[in-house]
Formats: sequence, structure tokens, C-alpha cells
Amino acid sequence: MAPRVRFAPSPTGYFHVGSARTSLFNWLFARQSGGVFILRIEDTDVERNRDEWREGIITALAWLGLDYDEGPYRQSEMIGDHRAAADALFRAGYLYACDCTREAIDERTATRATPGYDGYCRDRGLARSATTALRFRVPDEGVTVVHDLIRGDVTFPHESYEDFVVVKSNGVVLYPLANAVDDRTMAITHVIRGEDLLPTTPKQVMLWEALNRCTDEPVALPLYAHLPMLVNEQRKKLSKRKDPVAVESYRDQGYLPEAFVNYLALLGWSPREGEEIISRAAMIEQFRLEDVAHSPAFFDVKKLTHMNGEYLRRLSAGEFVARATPWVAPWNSAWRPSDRSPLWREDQFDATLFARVAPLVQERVATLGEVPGLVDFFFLDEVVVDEVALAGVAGDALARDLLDAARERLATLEWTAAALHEAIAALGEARGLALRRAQAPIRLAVTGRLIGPPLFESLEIVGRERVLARLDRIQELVAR
RNA sequence: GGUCCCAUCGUCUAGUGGCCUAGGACAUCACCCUCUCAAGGUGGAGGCACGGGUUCGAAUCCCGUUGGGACUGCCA
Repeated sequence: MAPRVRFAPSPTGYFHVGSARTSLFNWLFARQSGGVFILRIEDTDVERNRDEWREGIITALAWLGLDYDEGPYRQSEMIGDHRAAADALFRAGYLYACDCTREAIDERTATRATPGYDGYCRDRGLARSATTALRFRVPDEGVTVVHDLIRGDVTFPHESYEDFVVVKSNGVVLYPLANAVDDRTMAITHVIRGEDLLPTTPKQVMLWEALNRCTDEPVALPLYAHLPMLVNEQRKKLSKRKDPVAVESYRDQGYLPEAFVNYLALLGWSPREGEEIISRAAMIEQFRLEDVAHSPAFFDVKKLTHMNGEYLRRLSAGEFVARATPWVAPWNSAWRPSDRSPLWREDQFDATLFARVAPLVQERVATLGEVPGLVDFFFLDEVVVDEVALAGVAGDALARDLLDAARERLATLEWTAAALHEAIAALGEARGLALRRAQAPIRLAVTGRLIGPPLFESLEIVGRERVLARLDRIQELVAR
């Protein structure tokens, strides 16, 4: 039988990089084994779920290129199944009613060595009512063994589990049961998820086995694979509050989905061949659950960024222009990054001109979000001149003199990058300045900064008229 | 506190008893290239947590210690 796996996120916030990694590994496993990848959104916690978060999951998965064969299912649509399973379990005695409040439990267990529920209602034989929750009767003795494809067999003693709540007093069936029931109805064969769920797995195994004893058609347990956590610099599980984990924000910053996926794949897994930059096809071919690492991985944005730059540089010039469009000309794009409008207006932008300058910036950026900052002077009528650099030029007699000479020389020069290069070099030479020093004041005048794309090509593209105007303007600024 | 997981350069990892004077990538340093900044090239520094075993031989197997993490909700 073909493997069936599912990615089962709960829509309680922005799509998390950890979720992206989990879904990727599920997807890779499904694709490599000829299996089925299912998206099931676990939206039963009404308090914390929001529609926009649910949309976010679907959008993010699409962006990452992780297509699912079934779904998106919504767990809330399967509540009937959950209730039926709970009823069966209760009738068979695996579950019992409990009316203890958190406060009452805390009071009773305050002096005990082990925290958690004390089994107070275990044998009270309470009837179900609107104030009773249903708890699972965990065997006092014995162990439950979880067969994990990554870690091997993991044994949990029953005595370390309290009688956990399965159904809330308001009738809502909780995660351990709902999740297991859905996995049964969807015939899930492999559960691939984060290691943080490992300690709750025995609960699901116990429930699963109890369910099997309540039916004539038992369902085989799935195989488990618990992925190592993604951690921050403090080696703590990535936190939604403190760490930059929203996949959406990486998209906004201009990370390429293929680079992002490639980087994610390297967290806890590595290609058989040495090369880290690897195509999706090769990834699918080489991926093995058994090869997944056991220890937590730090999500290193620096390495991600480097890899993104590498992907950017491998793009054809035309493709680079197309990919950069949401950042430089959002009005020409169906999707646009939030909070990242360029400094220029639509009427100032020139697509043909951008296509000419794009190759100059392509190898200078690591994310697409950096592009506008490097090409602004091509589109702005007046550049913002860096104050510190301006003061440097103002205090340099040689530089001021060179600016004067350049203003005159460039007025009549043949307007090509090569001629500009030659002329400015000569201007510098006449004053004993190396080209690196001679080009600086001109670069400042035309681009507003001391760093940027190659100057002479830039001058050619900006055009004589605007270059001369900017040379005039910097002389005014310097004179002040 | 209890249960469980984990432990190779700063980081991500290769390594499954001899091929390891431990390989690669990011970061870092130096040099080269160079109109700035990048990119690129070359080179360097940097690691098997510790202690016991097993073995002719251990990063690799076993035990312990230490360290880190996860879970311990009428969240998922």
C-alpha cells in the first residue's frame, strides 16, 4: 500500500518556519515513496483559530511549492467522528467522567511529589453531564513503546502519565483523540512531525489501541518519525513571540521559495552527494526518513541568506527582472510584499531601464528586498546625498576641483561607459588621484552614496542630462 | 521534581570500528582580482563534552557523568 502522510497544522498564527520544515519533510517522503500527501487543518480550538491564519497556511504551502494530493480538510468537519469515538471509549470503560476543577486538583496535589491529576474520579462512577470532562484511564503499570523511524523504539512507563482529559466538559474532543481518530479515518501510515510531540505519542497509541478493541475492524498503528526541533541561538525551541519565524516575512524580504526550501531541507537532513545546493528532483530522489538527524538544528538566517544569493545569481537576467518586479514595480505585480513600497512613483519607474541595470545588481544582492535600495538613483528625480560622505568631499579640495572638471568634461564627452571610464580616470590622474579615489565624488553626486553598482555603466544609463544636473547640485551642496 | 530526547569546528552537517594527521557549507581572518560595494579565486584558524569499558584498533559499540532541550493544560 502506498504511504499516506499528512501535515496537520493548527491555524493559530503566522505560518512558522518549523511548520514549513515539517510539511517539507512530509512532502518529500510522500513524493519519494510514491505516497499521498494530505493537508489537514486542525482548527478545533475555536478560541485561538482565525480564518486568516488558515488562509496563510494554504498560501505559504503554495509559495513553497508543496502541493497536496488531498485536502485541505478541516478537523472541525470531523467532529462527529470524534464524538462517536469518545462515546465508544466511554461505553467500553476506557474513559471516565470527572468533575474536578483545576483548583481542586491543585489543592489536593499541592503537597505531592508528582504534579498532575491524582485519579480522584477514577472509581466514582460519575455520569456524563455538562460539567464533567472525560479522562482516559491510563494503566497503572506497564509501558508503551513508540516505534520511531528516526529514533528507534522509545519506551514510556505508564506511571509517568496521569489520567489525561480526552473530552472537555463542553463536549469538545481534545487533540490526542481527535488527531488519532482523523489519522485512522484517513488511513495515515506515517506520522511525521516535530519532536515536541514525542511525549504525547504514547497517549495517542493507547487511545488508538483502545479504539481498536472497540471495533471489529482494527486499524494498524502508523509508523512515527519525530523530527528534531528547530531552535534559536539560545538553543530553545523557536518561539512565535521572540524569534523571526513567519514564513510570510521571509517572502516579503525577498527570499526565493526554492532557496528557502533548499535551506530548510538541510536542517536535519543532508544530501547524499556533497553538494548542498540541490534541485527539488534530486531532493526527492535522495530523501530518506532514516537519514534524518537526531539533534536540534539552529535556524541560521545568515546561511539562508547566502544560499538565497546563490540562487539569485543563478537566475537568468530576464528571470531576475521578473522576480524582482514585486519590489521595484509592485503596481505591475499580482502579489506585492507588505510594507515595502519603493521610494519612487509608478510614473518615475522605467521597466526598460530597470532591465538594463538589473544585471549590475543581480550579483550584489542576497535578497530581492535589497534591490530597490541599490537602484533608487536611476528613478528618483533628486537623490538623497549621504551627509557624512558629503562632508568628506566638501573638505577635500582635490575632490571639489575634480567635480568642477568633471562637470565640464562630461558635458561634451561621448556618452558611453568606456569613454566615461577613460575620461574620469584621466581627470584623476591629472590630480594624482587613483581611479578609486577619483570616482568617489562623482559616485556620490550621482547616486548619493559611496557604494553601489559599477559607476560608469550607471552613468551611461542615467544619461548625460541627469548626471550633469546632479553634478550641478552637489556643487551647490558642497559650497554650503 | 518526573518522563523522554539529544551531544562532531561559533553554526548546519559528512562520518555507521581501520580509508580520519575528522571532510564540506555558512560565518570569520588573510591574500588575489577590482572604479566603490559585492561576487569570484586561493589559503588559514577552528571540532569528536568528560570518564570508564569492549576491541589488535573507537568520532563510530556499551556504561556512567556533565551539559542542553522537549513534555508534564478541560492548547496543539
